[in-house]
Amino acid sequence: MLSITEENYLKALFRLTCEEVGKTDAGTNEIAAQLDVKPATASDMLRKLKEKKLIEYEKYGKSMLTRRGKKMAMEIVRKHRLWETFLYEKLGFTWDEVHEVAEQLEHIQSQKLIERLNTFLGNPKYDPHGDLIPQADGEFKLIEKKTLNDIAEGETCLVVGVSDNSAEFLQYVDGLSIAIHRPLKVVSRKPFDAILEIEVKGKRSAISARLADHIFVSREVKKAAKM
Amino acid sequence: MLSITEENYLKALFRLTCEEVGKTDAGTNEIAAQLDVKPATASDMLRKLKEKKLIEYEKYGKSMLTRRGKKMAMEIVRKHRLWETFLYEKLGFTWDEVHEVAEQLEHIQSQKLIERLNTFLGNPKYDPHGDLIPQADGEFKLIEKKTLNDIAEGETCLVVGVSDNSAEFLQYVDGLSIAIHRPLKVVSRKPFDAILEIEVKGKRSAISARLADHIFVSREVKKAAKM
DNA sequence: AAGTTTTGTTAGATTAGTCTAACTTTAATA
DNA sequence: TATTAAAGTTAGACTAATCTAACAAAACTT
Ligand SMILES: [Mn+2]
Ligand SMILES: [Mn+2]
Ligand SMILES: [Mn+2]
Ligand SMILES: [Mn+2]
Repeated sequence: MLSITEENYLKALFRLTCEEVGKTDAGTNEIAAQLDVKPATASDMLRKLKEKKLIEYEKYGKSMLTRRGKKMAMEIVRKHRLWETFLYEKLGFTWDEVHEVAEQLEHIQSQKLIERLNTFLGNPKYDPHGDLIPQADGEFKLIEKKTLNDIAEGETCLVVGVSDNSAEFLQYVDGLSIAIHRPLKVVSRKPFDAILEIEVKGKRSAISARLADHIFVSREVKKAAKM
Repeated sequence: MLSITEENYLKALFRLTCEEVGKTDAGTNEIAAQLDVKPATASDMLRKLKEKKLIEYEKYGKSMLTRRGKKMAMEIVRKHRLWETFLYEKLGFTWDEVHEVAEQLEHIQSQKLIERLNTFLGNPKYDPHGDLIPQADGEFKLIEKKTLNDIAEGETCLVVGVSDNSAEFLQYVDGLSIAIHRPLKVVSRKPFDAILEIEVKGKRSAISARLADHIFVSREVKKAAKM
């Protein structure tokens, strides 16, 4: 069984490669930064994970997950996102509060627990941030997401996620009434100033193009769900 | 903040003293046995916990929790038992399955999580083994429990707990239809052979006095709960 | 191509938690 | 009381995970 630390390295590598479009491997410094450790520390661990055949890695080279490593990484991400969903749906945590606690819960070892939790939550497809939850069979397809900057003036789209999960960011967009699965209209654009005027739940706000780039949307507005 | 290991030492000491009638302190070997480590290891940690003012301890002496140590130990026990209740009530785990997973979950650090979980479970008083759940304010009174051996022939009592939480024991008593909050009748006793004949849910079985000693009961059968 | 910057590794030290083996103190017993 | 047994501690070693400092390789830049 893997240590919590080893699990965190696999997860970091998963996020840096499998969840990043057009990226198949990651460098040592990058991995170290993701985990908030020094490159020397990561270098050591990468050698160890290669021994365990969880990653492919050669001295001075880039790292990538093996099939086995990817499977294990995905299980951790699955647990993380199922717990986030639990905290949000069942315990009334807010968008920005779930991640920190899920970082701990994702390391609980019990196959049965995670299967039961999944059933209890009704086999959810997405977590509260709109991120896809990997399925038990290892099914996981990365959807390339459009950002708010891809939406034309006057169009209405649906918020499906964000690329910044910091509490500050989440609280800020919350203040603009932006939330997952909520329609959002791009009222106007000021290209010269790189500012968008948006409308959510009848409330108008101005946001920068930089911020808009962190908001993932789908073009079609979903029909209202049946009762 | 305490490490998981430190938390486990506090919990072990709590179980050996505060939850054991007529016992106010515990020896180093005893504590080591409870945690499945060598006495040398425990000895080291006890010195460390004394430094942190979590226990009272002098070289070659017995250990006991300080007020602060007891408060922290109780919080861990509270978390353990709330998680056991969650697994049992919400995820359909069986009596004997909950403990192992709760040993992990009890170390998750989040005040908010445990408060919300408590509310979600309806502020339960007892865990699935019939053990009292310490309350958030530190309220916890040890109830001296009667065992099945205290019940006279022909009397019916209510099962309220067990003193052996091993999976083997729990599965065995499960097979006799014995469960928490279920009425149990002592049909007859064979004092010479130290065997009791009991009846639960219309099913008769014979059990040894040794086993009966591990089954806690209350004398009065509770009235059927209202719908 | 040479020099410089960035990236990555190695060596050596540190901390927490564990062990074994040897030793010391306290308790029990003859 | 003297001896033995049980309980507890100390010393020294080990592992995992981290760091800093020094070094090496690879990648840019001029
Ligand atoms: Mn998260
Ligand atoms: Mn998420
Ligand atoms: Mn338990
Ligand atoms: Mn219990």
